[in-house]
Amino acid sequence: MIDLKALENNFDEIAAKLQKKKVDSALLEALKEQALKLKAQKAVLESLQAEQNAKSKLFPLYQKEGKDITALKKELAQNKQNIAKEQESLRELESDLQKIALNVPNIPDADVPAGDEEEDNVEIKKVLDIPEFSFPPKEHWDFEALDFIDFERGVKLSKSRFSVLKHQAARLERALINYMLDFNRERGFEEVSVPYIVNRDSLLATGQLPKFEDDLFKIEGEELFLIPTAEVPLTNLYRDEIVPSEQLPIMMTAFTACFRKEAGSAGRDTRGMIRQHQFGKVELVAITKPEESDAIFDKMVTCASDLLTSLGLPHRQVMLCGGDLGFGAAKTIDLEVWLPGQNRYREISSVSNTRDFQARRAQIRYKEEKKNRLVHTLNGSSLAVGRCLIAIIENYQQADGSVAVPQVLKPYLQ
RNA sequence: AGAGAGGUGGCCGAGUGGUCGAAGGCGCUCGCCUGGAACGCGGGUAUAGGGCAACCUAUCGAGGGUUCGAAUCCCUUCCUCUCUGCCA
Repeated sequence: MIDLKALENNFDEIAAKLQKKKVDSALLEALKEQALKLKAQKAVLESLQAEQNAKSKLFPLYQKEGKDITALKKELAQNKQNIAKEQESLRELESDLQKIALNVPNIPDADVPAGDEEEDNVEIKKVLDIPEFSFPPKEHWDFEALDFIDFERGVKLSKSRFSVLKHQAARLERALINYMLDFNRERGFEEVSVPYIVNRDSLLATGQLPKFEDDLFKIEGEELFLIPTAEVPLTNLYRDEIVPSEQLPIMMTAFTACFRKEAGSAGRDTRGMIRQHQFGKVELVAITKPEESDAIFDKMVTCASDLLTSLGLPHRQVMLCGGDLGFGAAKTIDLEVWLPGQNRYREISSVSNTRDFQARRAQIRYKEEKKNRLVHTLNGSSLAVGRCLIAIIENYQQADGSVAVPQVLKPYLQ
């Protein structure tokens, strides 16, 4: 959630910044109006409550002195009705405000490039050269002889966009997960194992709800959802907590399966396992003091990029433009891995700084100078495991149709 | 899943309708004491919002209700513990 007090005080500045994310300033105007109305309404209610409280305290005194209390009682019964009425309108104002506020995206950083779509993203750097092949490289689904991926049976078990890994691919996936977790742990990210099912509050806190419920798998009959990313459980570990400042920064890594309905992606990447309803991902999450979140952000980007480099996978770093930025992100750098079969770079990791956007929703704070301040939260895929597997298959394919194994994974495949 | 017990401040724990935001203790912290420390003594020690401030409002798991007034009574719900059942 954006800071409503800041919106009140620096309206023009915030409205201008949110232009990058295509947020209508009329909506922001309405939000500000609503916030002011709410404040005024609160003042009205509170003075009535103050009166009620003060006069209620007279009863014991009256009774002690043997005074008549019927008139006072009547007056307060009346006042009570007024309070109920004002409370009702306050509640309405509050829920209206929430409805707007929870749907306003985070404010992009100053250095986020302007632009509406993917083409406007800015390449920061390329790492490793694109490999040359002496033969036309195949796409990852063209390795029938090796029987790596069974798309048909995945569909039989579940539905489209599900698949089954077999033989060396299944082992490679597990090797990758272990390798990634070890890699991250060596760089200071502590390994955590978290639930794959979370409640509404958790998804509200990280920003997937209320806006993106259509993208989530919901457990029927319960207010529970399958996680779309480990960012949700990891960040929510500290929801409604005041973290001792000496514990900061908290840096975590976890492997989880992720579940997404891909509601808006009909027809895209229907072939292969680029876009699945279920995929494995090793995630990085950091909780930091505001002043150190930029440094941690760089660290996370470097960690993910170095991981790809260590696997010998050519990739590039791309700074997302305002229009392509996610709902909760102030700034995002995507890592795109080279897929020879597709002859293009594809997203394999995404590192975001949400600043205090999630922290405000989640009420994650730390104590400084006796005051509680909101932390910054950051998240990033260490790597999407499925896409990484694809990248290895395509980049390490040999002329004879076999696939080599990256050197660093060999110890994990013994 | 069934039966019972319970959820109070950083922690322990008192409080069953009226100056209770909450006794007491522990912890922490400031001051005194000391060469320094322990002990001892005195003070402070939740969060959010509003107000220049005095101060006001809300919060005793959450939500609703009764009442002039609720931590205390009623309802709903979540969670924890114990026993029984089931289960990887």
